[in-house]
Amino acid sequence: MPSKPSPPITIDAVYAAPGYLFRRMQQIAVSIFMEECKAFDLTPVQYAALIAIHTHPGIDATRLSAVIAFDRSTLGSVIERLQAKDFVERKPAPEDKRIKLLHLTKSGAAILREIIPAVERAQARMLEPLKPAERKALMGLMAQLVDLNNEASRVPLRAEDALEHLGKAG
Amino acid sequence: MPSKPSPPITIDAVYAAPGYLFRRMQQIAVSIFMEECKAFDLTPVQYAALIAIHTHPGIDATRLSAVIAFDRSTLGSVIERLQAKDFVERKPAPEDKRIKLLHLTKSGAAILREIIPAVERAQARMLEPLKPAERKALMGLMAQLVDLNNEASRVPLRAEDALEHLGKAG
DNA sequence: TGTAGATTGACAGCATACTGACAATCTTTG
DNA sequence: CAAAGATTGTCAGTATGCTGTCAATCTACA
Repeated sequence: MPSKPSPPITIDAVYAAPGYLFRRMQQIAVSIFMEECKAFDLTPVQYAALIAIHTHPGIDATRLSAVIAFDRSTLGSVIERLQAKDFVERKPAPEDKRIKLLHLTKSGAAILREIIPAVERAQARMLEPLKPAERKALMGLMAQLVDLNNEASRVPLRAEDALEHLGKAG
Repeated sequence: MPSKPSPPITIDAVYAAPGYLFRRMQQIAVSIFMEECKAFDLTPVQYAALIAIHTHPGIDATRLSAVIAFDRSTLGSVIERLQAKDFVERKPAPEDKRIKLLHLTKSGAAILREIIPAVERAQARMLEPLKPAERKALMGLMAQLVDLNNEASRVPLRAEDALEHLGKAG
């Protein structure tokens, strides 16, 4: 019996592949974000870091990397840049000399409040070409897929587990 | 009448946002690709470039950047690395001294044939957590969204337009 | 208690991604 | 034909994103 035919080696196969569509959409999403938020000079990652620090004041860098699913190595330089802009401050933890605790500065909290509407606009624009029902369906499937694939990429801790030490409500 | 309530400033809002889900899924997709293809030492972008050059032999760098939706500036170094591995060669175009034409070497064509099964496995793994009908729905929505958002990110030419000068069948 | 192992932040090194600029070259137009 | 404008590849600069390593420090166990 004949073996399964091997797929053709053409760029068209790439265009329909999940990996290509995810890369392209990420590219588009960043582009839209930067456009809507250009007045604030904040990247998507810097924004995520600010939000996470706002939600969990006094978090350390390792836990922050888990919370926003961001590489621990790169996070150092991200925090450095946020520190240089005076949006974040790093204080050594008294009970553990290795750890540096992260807090928003007044400026950091302020810019966060100001940028939110622009971010909302950006998020809406990404899905705008779809019909409302399709947006809902896509977001549902993406949330499901990301959750079920969570182990696939190197994130040391799940967000919830990372926060067990912080006495937080909700 | 009351104004629309402003959204809460918490990290949970980020987790449900399109931008976060796209970034996270891209992260996961690259991770799966690298895992399945680690024997070949090729990145997703390098793979896309090889496929595109295979489909369009003699393409130049600017058109290649349009075909794989990849930044023109970065593409130079990508090609350099492919050249260093002896997968691609660059020849000056006789009728236009600015242009360098791209071709696969024998090694390049060979590794492309060999890596295809691994790439297929990677692509399948990305969607594996979903049910078949859900995979189809997600890919349909993603293809639609990427297509309709195509103008949103800086890709100088649409792929089809970029290829008008190449006498190609199909 | 003392030491093996784990954790933390920092760093080196590589590979995307993007903006903006530039000289060399080609094309268009007066 | 000459000048204006467009195109091409390249570079500098910034910001992710990843692997791997390291010293300082903390924890757990013998």
